Amino acid sequence: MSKRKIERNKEEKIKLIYDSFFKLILEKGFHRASTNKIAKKAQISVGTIYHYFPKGKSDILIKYFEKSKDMVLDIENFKAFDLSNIPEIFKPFISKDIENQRKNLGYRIALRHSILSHKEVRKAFQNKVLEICKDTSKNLRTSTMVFKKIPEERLIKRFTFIYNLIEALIHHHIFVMDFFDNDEELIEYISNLIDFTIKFFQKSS
Amino acid sequence: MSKRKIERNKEEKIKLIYDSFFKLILEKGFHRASTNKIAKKAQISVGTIYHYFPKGKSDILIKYFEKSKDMVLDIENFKAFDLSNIPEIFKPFISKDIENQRKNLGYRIALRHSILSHKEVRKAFQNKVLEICKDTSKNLRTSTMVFKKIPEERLIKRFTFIYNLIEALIHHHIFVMDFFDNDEELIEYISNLIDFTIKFFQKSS
Amino acid sequence: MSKRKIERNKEEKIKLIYDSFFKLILEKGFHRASTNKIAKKAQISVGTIYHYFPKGKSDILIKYFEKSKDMVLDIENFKAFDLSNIPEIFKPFISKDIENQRKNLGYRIALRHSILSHKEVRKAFQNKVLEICKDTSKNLRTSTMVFKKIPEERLIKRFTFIYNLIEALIHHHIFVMDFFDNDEELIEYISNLIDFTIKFFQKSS
Amino acid sequence: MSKRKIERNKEEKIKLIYDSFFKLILEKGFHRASTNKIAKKAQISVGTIYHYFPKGKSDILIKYFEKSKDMVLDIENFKAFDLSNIPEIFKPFISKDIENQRKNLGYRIALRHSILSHKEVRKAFQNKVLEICKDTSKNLRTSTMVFKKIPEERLIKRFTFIYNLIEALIHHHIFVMDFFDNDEELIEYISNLIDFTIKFFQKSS
DNA sequence: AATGAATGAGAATTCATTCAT
DNA sequence: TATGAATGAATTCTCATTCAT
Repeated sequence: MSKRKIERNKEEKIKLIYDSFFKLILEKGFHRASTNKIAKKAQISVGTIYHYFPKGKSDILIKYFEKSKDMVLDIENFKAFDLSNIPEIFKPFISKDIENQRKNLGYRIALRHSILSHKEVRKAFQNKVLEICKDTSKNLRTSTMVFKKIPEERLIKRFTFIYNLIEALIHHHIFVMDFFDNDEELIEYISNLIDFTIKFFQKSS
Repeated sequence: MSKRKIERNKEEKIKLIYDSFFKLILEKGFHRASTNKIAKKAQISVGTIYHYFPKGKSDILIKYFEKSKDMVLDIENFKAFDLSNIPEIFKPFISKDIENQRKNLGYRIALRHSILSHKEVRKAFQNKVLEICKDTSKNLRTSTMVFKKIPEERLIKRFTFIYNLIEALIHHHIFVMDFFDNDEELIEYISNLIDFTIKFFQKSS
Repeated sequence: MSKRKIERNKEEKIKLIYDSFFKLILEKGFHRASTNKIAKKAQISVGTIYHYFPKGKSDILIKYFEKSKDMVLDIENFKAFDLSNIPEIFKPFISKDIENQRKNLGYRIALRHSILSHKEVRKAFQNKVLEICKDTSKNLRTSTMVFKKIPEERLIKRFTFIYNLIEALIHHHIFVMDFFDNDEELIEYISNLIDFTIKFFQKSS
Repeated sequence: MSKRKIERNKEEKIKLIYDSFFKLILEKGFHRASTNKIAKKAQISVGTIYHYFPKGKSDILIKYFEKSKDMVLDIENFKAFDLSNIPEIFKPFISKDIENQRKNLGYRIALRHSILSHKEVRKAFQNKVLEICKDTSKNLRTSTMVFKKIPEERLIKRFTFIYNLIEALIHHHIFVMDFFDNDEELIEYISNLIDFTIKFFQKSS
């Protein structure tokens, strides 16, 4: 087999493991998704799982989490940011987050479980959010006037808060509450909530 | 066979089981809190746990959850409700919820885990919130003019949304985010968020 | 309470225990009929079961077995015995045994289980059958000419064999095979089988 | 963690599990043969048992039962079948069944227990007997004139009955009754019983 | 006589993980 | 790389039995 073929095979197997794990969680619940069952579902051997993920289950989640692009912000959207158009600016991001959370529900459940159980995962999650918000903030401060005026530290902190807010609300809405009749209303509400939040901080600082 | 000492105090034992379970979760994490460990920690036999909670761990959680008064709303606070004083009206409730979530962190972690894992717990949680909000709504509609004007159905639904919102935000803040420097600021933010939310609904309906 | 009332109460409780035990076996299988479940089903306490049956489950079976009149032979039927009317003579007994085995299926299952598991029960069963056949044989030898001619030992042994044969075949037919379309055919077959058996022994001795 | 030695020999291990299970039953009785004890006796880990028999004890029995050749009929014996030689024709089969039941007593006890406890095992037993009798009947109807004349349905049904009869009588005799002084007499009796039975059916149809 | 809380050994089962092939 | 047999600690749960009230 050529190197490239092996490489592709490897990627396929890893994807298979991810998919089987998250499907299993949706089907039987997190606590019943064992490495053995993942292997069975993926039609590979347990050995293979441990080959790619030496620490087992937690490794699967953490590696998926690390490579996941689910949560990345698209900077372009924010370049036109202005105190008057906050809801409109945030809508694309909210909309994408809803879509992602729905599509990857198994993964999200696993992530929440691990955040509750493992300090390291909780820290990793917090760091990733911080990282994303830092990058975005720095980037925006070089490209966009409005952001340049805000001290970097503060910008990052607030971005982080808003980011967490969106994540938490969407998760709770999708998984627990189901209040709004359709996604448009949910998006409308959250985007306005962010508008409110930013202005609330504006005032209080 | 070894001698057995039998002590009898139903209520105490049940409390002991609750406490040991939730302490164990705080100490070692949810997934390491097994029935055997609970028994050991509580210095009782496993049999006793299954005597009171035939379905094991999930039963402990569900029974605690059902009898818990943690989440009840104090109606008196809301009697002076008025569109101009929303933040002030909600502050005592928010404050108490923060306190409760902190005090019973082990239980809250168990609850969140179970909501993620077991459909029935999720449903039970949704129903309890609904129940509380129904009671409060009905009660307020008999005692307070402002609420009488709002159709019952709508009042309940919005109360439920706000209730969920508060719960989810406080949990996420305490457990994951830790953004505000002190509880006062958190209370200030959430109470204003509710003000915003109520007015947002006002407009959109 | 008067002594008689207590006595009656006692009998009622014991009957309740028997019934619950055998019902439980039919409903959930022998291995799932525990003393705790019997108590629950009978709506009495485990303590009460151990009060009347100090050795627990096995005691229940053995005491029921000992007092049971299920298996007794009605001597009157056999007084007209004659080599020419064997099938007719045995039919009432076969018929009654079928009825009994059907009615007390839970008990019969328990009995078979214990015969397979416990040497003592097996011996007790063998002894009971022997006892019954001894009594009947002796009795018949005093009252009926045909039997007087057969040496006592031999009569007992053959009676025992026939008795076992009937028991085993009826049990197997009811519980495992279900070959004949109705009880009449089954009775016809077994009664002729006995006729054959007796004559087979006649020849070979 | 302790060192682990891994030995690989699938078939041997499976045989080891069968043997240990059935030996344990003979030694301590069916109800005391637990999966843990089987593992200990077989000097393997419990995990291995569940690796090969995911449903535990009942799986061991059922899988052994399904692959067992204990009960198969040797067709050759029956080709010379004729109403005048029935006892002689059946003797080899009866003799072999006695031998098998004695040799595999532990397994037979387990089988009887399971027939009493689990509807599925009872059904599986009935089906296996039916299967064997079907095969034999069909086969004999192509090769032997006498059988060709009997309608297939009826032949199968009667074969099944006789098969069950032999099984039940031998089991009861070996395990409960012990009437005949030696196997020859038992074989003599049963073979004549079959002769009687076949002729009984002949008449009644 | 009756209760039922309490026991703890032990049964069934699962799971993460290892390692020879 | 990949397999899957093998492990055994750990977990869940059951059961017969005791005993203070």
